[in-house]
Amino acid sequence: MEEKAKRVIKTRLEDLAREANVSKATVSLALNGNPKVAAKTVELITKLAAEHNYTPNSFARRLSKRTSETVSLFMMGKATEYSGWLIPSSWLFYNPIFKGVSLTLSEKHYQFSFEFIDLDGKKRENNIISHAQSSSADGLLILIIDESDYSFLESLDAFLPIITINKKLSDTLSSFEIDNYKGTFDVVNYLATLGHRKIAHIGGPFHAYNAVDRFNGYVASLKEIGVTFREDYVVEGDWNIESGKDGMKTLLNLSEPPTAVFCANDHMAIGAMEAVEEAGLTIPRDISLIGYDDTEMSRVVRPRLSSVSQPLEKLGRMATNEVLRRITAKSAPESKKHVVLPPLLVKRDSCCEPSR
Amino acid sequence: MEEKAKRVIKTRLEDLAREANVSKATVSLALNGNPKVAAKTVELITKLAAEHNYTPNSFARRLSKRTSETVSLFMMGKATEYSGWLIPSSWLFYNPIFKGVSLTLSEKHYQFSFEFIDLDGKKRENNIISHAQSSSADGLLILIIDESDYSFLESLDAFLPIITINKKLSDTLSSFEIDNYKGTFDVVNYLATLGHRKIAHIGGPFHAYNAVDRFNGYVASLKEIGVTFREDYVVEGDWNIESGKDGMKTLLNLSEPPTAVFCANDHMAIGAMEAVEEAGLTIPRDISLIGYDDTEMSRVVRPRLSSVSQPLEKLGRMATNEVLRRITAKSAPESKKHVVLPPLLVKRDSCCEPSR
DNA sequence: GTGAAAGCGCTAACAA
DNA sequence: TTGTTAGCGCTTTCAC
Repeated sequence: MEEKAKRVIKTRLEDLAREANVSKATVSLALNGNPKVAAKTVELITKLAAEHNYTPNSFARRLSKRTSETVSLFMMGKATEYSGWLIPSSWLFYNPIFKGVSLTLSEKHYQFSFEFIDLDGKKRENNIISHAQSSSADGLLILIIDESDYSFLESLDAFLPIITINKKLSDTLSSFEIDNYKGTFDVVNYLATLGHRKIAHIGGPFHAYNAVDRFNGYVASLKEIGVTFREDYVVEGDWNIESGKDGMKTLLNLSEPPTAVFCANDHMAIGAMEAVEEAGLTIPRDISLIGYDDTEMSRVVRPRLSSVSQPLEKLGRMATNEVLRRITAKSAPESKKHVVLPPLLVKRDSCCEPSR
Repeated sequence: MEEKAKRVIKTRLEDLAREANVSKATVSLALNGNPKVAAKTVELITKLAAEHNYTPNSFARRLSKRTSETVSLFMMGKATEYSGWLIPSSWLFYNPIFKGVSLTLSEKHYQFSFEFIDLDGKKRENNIISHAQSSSADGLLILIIDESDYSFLESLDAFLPIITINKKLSDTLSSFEIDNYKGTFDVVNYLATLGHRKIAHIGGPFHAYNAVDRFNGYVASLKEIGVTFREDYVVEGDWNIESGKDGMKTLLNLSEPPTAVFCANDHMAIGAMEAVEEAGLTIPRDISLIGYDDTEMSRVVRPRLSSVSQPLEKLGRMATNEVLRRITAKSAPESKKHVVLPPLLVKRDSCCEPSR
């Protein structure tokens, strides 16, 4: 049992036990706050533990407790878009969610594991299940970004707490999302209040849930303010700057171009700004422009871009607290939670009354 | 041994062994590619493993092998600046490093653990050591961002492979960095070539290593091009937009304002742009401006910001490969690596000849 | 209140 | 080539 100079020497439970003249069991119980241990013993042991800078071997603890103290956040997408810690910048949208999840988890001493599920792989179902297994998470957070069939999650939920973020899948799976309808209505209505009637939309890719949700919101809002929907006022982008630029070019080439355009995210709005600029027009005088997500970039471009801010960090925190609650609860509660948070329109300098 | 409906049922090594009619040991060896196992047995076992979607319990494996298959990336800073996955946006600089590290690690099936060390805590040394212990990493990547005393790392390196990123600490600790001198020389020289002699500098906080390195580079380059250094042409920022704005205001109020200013990062350059704009001046006509880091923002502002691009992802990959090499090597090699990568000046629209 | 002992799932000598 | 056995460091009944 001689310790050679292998690795950094770590004090183990056993070492503390020997020094305190008690058994390993007692040390373990003491450190885990079991009330049956004598106050004096607890005191001695905590003192020793502090002195030796003791931290339990987490692998041993997890193996023994058969929990991983980990919750996984799943996100779907094309494998090519994902690169370890980094997602494409047009997805910056997600960062605050990560932040909320990760902070909440670390406060509760849980691990955060981020899993990327390849959309292209046909067997997303197996993918999720096997990832869930191998990461051996105690709970799952699933970021829903498309319109696929996720019904298999419901049976899984019986064994492993599952929460969906961004979309409510069914009554039986708890969900946390932000109100895309309110967000889009607020922008369309704001534009209408300024006097715009020719309001176009550069949307995200139509396989993306947020994109169709915002598009639907746009259509519904138009109706609400009494403007008839025109198909040529809608173009589909892919969330990236370049696609916004292309979309705006298309719109500008119309015989009757719009006086305002609502983009489904800031990146596309910024691309749109470039197109307007290149066409020799001015924002907002010739075209009013509005984005979505309220990213840092919207404050940095000129004119400053109006946008819709979403309480994403809060969304992440709330969803995480809910999985944690489910994990520690003995059994799955009957009542599932469905939370919808409101976004907020942020007015900057990219909109004004129409000049035509 | 009945399995109640607790958690998702996972196949274990033992299950495979029973089915294959061999011992656990054989299964383990087969799955780990030990050449001594008969080809037929290997085939059978791999087939079974695939059928059962077997993945080893990583906690058990790590406990047994006494490795964590984890490498930690340490970064220092004020605790208030850090929030789980997110670092302040002015630190976006680091993202590509993370990307390189994280990608390389996941290719090699290693875990990535990111540790934030509080600069304010006086005992950074204990901090690093205890973090290293509790995360039980097999190797350490340390991002050096300040000028403190890190000599204690050298003794640690005997037990745990350590690589520093961003700065060479000593001959005995392998390091990977990007040439700040070349980067700054390229910008100063470019400005001089355009005809500028009044070249100011908005630097990062002077406790930050990159900031002083770039400042020194600025001073040295000035000398090289035969321009005398003026103290009033240097202002200290804190990497953030606002500080760049303040810095530029100070510069603009000088009796003899500069015709060009070199900012130590893009964020401050963008703040500087705002100040110029508010002063009713135009970039680059009245003031040439240049940033550092070549972030996405530099392409989005108007005029497009010239900047210095750094091969940070490559830096991260190279450093990671080196720790991995050290981890798998039996003993610490005598020869330490010291790599210095060159940055690249990216010319956009924010610089021209001086008008005065 | 405390200790003994079994066990979590896997790896690795050493035998066979 | 394969099996036996003994841990890895911790938690957790169950006796005492």
